[in-house]
Amino acid sequence: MNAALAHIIVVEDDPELGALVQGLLAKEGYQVGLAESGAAFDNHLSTGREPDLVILDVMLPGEDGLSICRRFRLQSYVPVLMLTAKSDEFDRVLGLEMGADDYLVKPFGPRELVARVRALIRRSKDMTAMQKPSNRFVFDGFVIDFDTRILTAPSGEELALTSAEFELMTCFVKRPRRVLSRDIILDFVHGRNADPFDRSVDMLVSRLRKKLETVEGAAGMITTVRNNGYIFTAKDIRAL
Amino acid sequence: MNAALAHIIVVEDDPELGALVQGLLAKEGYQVGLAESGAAFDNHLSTGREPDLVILDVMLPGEDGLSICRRFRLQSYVPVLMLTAKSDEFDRVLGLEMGADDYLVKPFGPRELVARVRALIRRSKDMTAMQKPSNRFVFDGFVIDFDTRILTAPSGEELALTSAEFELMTCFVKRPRRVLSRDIILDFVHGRNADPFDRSVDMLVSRLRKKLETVEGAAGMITTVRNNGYIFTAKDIRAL
DNA sequence: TTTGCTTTGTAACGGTTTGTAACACCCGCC
DNA sequence: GGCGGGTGTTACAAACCGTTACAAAGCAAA
Repeated sequence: MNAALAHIIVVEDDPELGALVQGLLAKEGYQVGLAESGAAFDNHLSTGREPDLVILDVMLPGEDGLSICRRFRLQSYVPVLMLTAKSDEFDRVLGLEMGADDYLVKPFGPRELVARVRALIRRSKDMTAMQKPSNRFVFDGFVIDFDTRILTAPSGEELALTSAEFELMTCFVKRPRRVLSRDIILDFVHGRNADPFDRSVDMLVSRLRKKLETVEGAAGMITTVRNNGYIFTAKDIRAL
Repeated sequence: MNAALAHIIVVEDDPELGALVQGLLAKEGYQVGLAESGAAFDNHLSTGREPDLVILDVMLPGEDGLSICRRFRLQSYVPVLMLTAKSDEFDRVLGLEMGADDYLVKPFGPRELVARVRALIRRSKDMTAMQKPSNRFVFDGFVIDFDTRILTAPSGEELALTSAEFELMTCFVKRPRRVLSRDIILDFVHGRNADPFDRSVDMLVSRLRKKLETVEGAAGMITTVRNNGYIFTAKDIRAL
């Protein structure tokens, strides 16, 4: 994202105010789209391009700005600036609870508007720049998310893995197509060394296999290597 | 900045009007500088101290007020109040687009002037006060506000958390995607160390989970990691 | 192929950890 | 004091996972 190309959607039913805001922001180098209602806003969004900021009037005919803000928050973390006519604390607090990032009381000066818009967009840029690299992998249609500790089957169904099973899965995904001895697996899963007759890894593998096999076409991803250990043979393992 | 010491620059070529304005504002406790032209205004600025407000007459010999305003906007966000003699010719939108924050049509009453000046300076103070770091986070449609200690569900409904539950929630939101041992959680929530058989954290988690689960789609945000503790797995956690 | 030893798969059992209902305690407020 | 909400404790149920036991499979030698 480049500040000079930042995209802003203004949801405002008053054409005069909408045009004014659009003009002010356009002069600052922003690309501004106008929507006169919640429905029009949805249309803008469905065109695919995600805006860098949304400016929402609270008072709108039909669905009000608070409701739009709440709905929007469910699908996006793009910053929202609310415009409110009443200096009423009520709207402000409610707006913040709905997830608005900032608010501006009408009538406002252009200086204020521009300053806030700039601040919000800069902060948002800072945030996205700090996003850490993704922690998810796909293989054979499965998605494993190491952050949320959720394994999703190709069908989209979540597999309920226990802690140890998830650790084992992690171990396999991070070392695919390599023979993993029971020692190494046990060390990875529990940080513990194996007694010569420890069968716990076998049990873990057995239980994980059983859960994977409930999924269509997912059998055989874990192959036994006699006298050596196990090997994870999923195809197309790649980071997301 | 203190209102009693607020500094205002008046750009006005008519000495009589300038003195009048200066007198009115000085009586209100403002410190007022006079400039009779754009060049004099620049001199004032170059002395280093940034004013808290600029009052600009539109009609000036030499460079007019609109032009001065536009130039000034390039270097500062200090509020600008425009003075104009002809109400019909003056396009409010044009003035605002040049970056003025408000305007006043001559002739104006002293009360009006003072009221507008006060409003502009207060608004400006409010804005700079707003710059404080935010204390709110969004995740999966929830909004948590650490100041008001309110957790708002995606539906907009407020969740009634007890103080310990809110502390736990805070602990999770501030350390997402990391396994938190019962020790660490107890320390965060109560500043106390855990006895080996302390189950209070388990109870807290259980109670918080139950409240979260009353919300559609909010189940499973807290995952148990056996032998280790708990992990908060909300998908996108973002500061507001 | 048969035999016998080794390794692996997994059902069953049980110790440990976790979930949670019920109760007890504490503390602020009438 | 009595009351009520919040929080810790206890007790028991459920889940988890290691151990054991035995069956099945692999492999080698006869």
